[in-house]
Amino acid sequence: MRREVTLRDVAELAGVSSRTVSNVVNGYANVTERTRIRVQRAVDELGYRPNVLARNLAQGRSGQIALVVPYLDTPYFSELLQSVIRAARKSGYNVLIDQTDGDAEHERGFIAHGSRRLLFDGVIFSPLGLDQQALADRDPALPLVILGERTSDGTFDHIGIDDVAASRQATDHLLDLGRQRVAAIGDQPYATGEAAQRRTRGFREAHHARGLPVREDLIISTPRFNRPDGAQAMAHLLDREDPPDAVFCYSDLVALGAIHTIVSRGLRVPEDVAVIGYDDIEDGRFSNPPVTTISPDKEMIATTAVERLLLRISSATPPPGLELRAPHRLIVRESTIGRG
Amino acid sequence: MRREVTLRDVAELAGVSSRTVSNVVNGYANVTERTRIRVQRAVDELGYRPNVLARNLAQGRSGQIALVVPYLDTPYFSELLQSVIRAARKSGYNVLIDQTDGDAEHERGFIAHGSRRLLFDGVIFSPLGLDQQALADRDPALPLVILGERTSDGTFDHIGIDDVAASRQATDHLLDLGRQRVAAIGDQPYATGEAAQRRTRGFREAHHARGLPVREDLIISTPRFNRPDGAQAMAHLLDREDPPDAVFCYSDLVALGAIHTIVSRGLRVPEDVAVIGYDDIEDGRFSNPPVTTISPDKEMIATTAVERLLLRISSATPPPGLELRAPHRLIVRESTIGRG
DNA sequence: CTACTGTTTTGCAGCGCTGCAAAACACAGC
DNA sequence: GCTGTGTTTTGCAGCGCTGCAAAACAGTAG
Repeated sequence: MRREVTLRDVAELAGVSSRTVSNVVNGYANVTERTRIRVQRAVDELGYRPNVLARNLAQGRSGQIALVVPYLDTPYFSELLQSVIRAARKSGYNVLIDQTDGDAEHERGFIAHGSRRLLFDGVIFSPLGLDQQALADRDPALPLVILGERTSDGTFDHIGIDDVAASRQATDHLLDLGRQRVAAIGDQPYATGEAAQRRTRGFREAHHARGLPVREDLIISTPRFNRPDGAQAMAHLLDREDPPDAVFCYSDLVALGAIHTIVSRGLRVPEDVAVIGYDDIEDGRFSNPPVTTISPDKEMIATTAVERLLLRISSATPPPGLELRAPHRLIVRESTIGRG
Repeated sequence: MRREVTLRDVAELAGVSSRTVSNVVNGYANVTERTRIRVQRAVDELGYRPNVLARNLAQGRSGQIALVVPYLDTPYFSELLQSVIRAARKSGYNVLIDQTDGDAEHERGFIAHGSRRLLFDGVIFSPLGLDQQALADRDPALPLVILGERTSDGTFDHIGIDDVAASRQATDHLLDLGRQRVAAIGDQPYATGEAAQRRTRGFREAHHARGLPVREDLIISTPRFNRPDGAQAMAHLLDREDPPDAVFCYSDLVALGAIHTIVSRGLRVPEDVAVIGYDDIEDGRFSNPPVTTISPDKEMIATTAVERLLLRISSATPPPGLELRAPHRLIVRESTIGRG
């Protein structure tokens, strides 16, 4: 295996110091056109490509950011991942992926042990089982941006949509259609379920605003936001004497699972039960019927997250932790209004 | 920002040389129990964690492998990604993701410019637009494992299921059900469509084996294997005077798109048109109706790919390029046989 | 006590790059 | 020609680790 071309090799060929080659390669100012050209020619001739590792070691940074998500096969996260990678690449950063499987211990270790010594310069984190305590215990030197769940305590940035408002809007949509018994699937009434609880709050507010009672027995909690959980919860609801005629699902996957159950019992969506989801994943656009949903601006969430993280990384004194709101909108499809 | 603890700090505290600390940390042989314990204590006390970057620079490797896929939001790839990450982590490797968007130029650059100088030690590649030429032009020093599309020329490993056999099996299933006019969606009759063409071959073989004519006009090609393409192709087919009563789709996404179209025209699956997919993604299990599919053993594909790649990386002389077959099976669901 | 063998520990160079500060150069003004 | 100012180039140390080979040590045999 032949040795790779180094800065020094180029320097020798161009007849300058290796430091000058470095200056040219990195586009630093104060290099005369003449030397620049000479060096460039040498670079091209030898096919020099900088050794990223050495550069990073010398600079004390890794040029990589980590994206930590609970599940990669969840469309919402893979769509987000895609945008994060693009945004990071634009700034010359690579993205390392870590999947936690929602394991709280794993999540904790990740932010506590910090940057694993230069494997990454910062983390974009979408936690699931992380409580406030774990966040407080974290490595304070690690630049951190959090998506979704927890709100910022001022030492990191948090980006998400306004869950309460969005959920209220979703519920309003169902009530506007004249539905009488609106259920909710996805509540998580425990410490790590902040985001879910915000959705439940929106669900309640929508009822209160029109003076309607909230049927507490129609609020079903689920451990995860996936299809099987949605399917099971829906089965539960349909077994009631007085089954719902509409469901607000806390994710599109839950909605797809719910629809699966409804249809397999010979009922119709939306005639018998109207279904609304959350996340606007591609699956929901092509399912049968297509799913009405709350669509968060994922592209904006991703780019903002990367932007804030890079800012954090490059700042000498950490900037204040911001609480950022990404826009969302209601997308109405057949699962609530039928064949238009 | 305070300096991180280094090997030397530990060495000083333990009263040994830094090299000895390195030996302990890396579990090298020939360290007496006494020193091992002493060093370990110092490591724990200072909370030392090795600097991965420095280690890699010294060792001339990066400890990272790259996974290059066309699209990350395609469930098949995100499910695969998940398994690859797990397998790599088990061996202490990190995974860098790259999404090519199926852009041939991007794909070419990736394997031609090689390891981008130590950013990664090897690549698991699922190409889309890569022709044999590009493969030949690649950096020969870069350990490479290819998934799916192209067959091995002996300089890299290739892993995939037996597409011809699987496709034949899928088509057989439709014919066994007594379907008369079986269509195929997903052919790609051009240089970069090897995998698609193998599926078409299986489709043909199934017909030939029973002496049935292949209706060439029912073989529709699509640029991608996604929902929109499937939906559009199906619309095309249904516009025929003599529409098909069964479709073999070259991916589950295509199948889901096709079902979407069929249903939105008021037809029923499988009564009017039976649909079979390929890949066995989760969406297909919960769709309405659930999709019959060819299920490749993804876990095995991922672990084998990682295993072979790491072997390649650690070998002084490159091992011969293997052509590996992962098992697959037909999973029958409602989209072909209806409600049991 | 010396020589020899095998084990454990050490010292140093170097991976390829950049930060820093000094050196060299260029040019203007006196 | 000399001084001063600003620009361009250089040299060296060092990022934190490991490879290598030598040094120190231990144990055994003669």
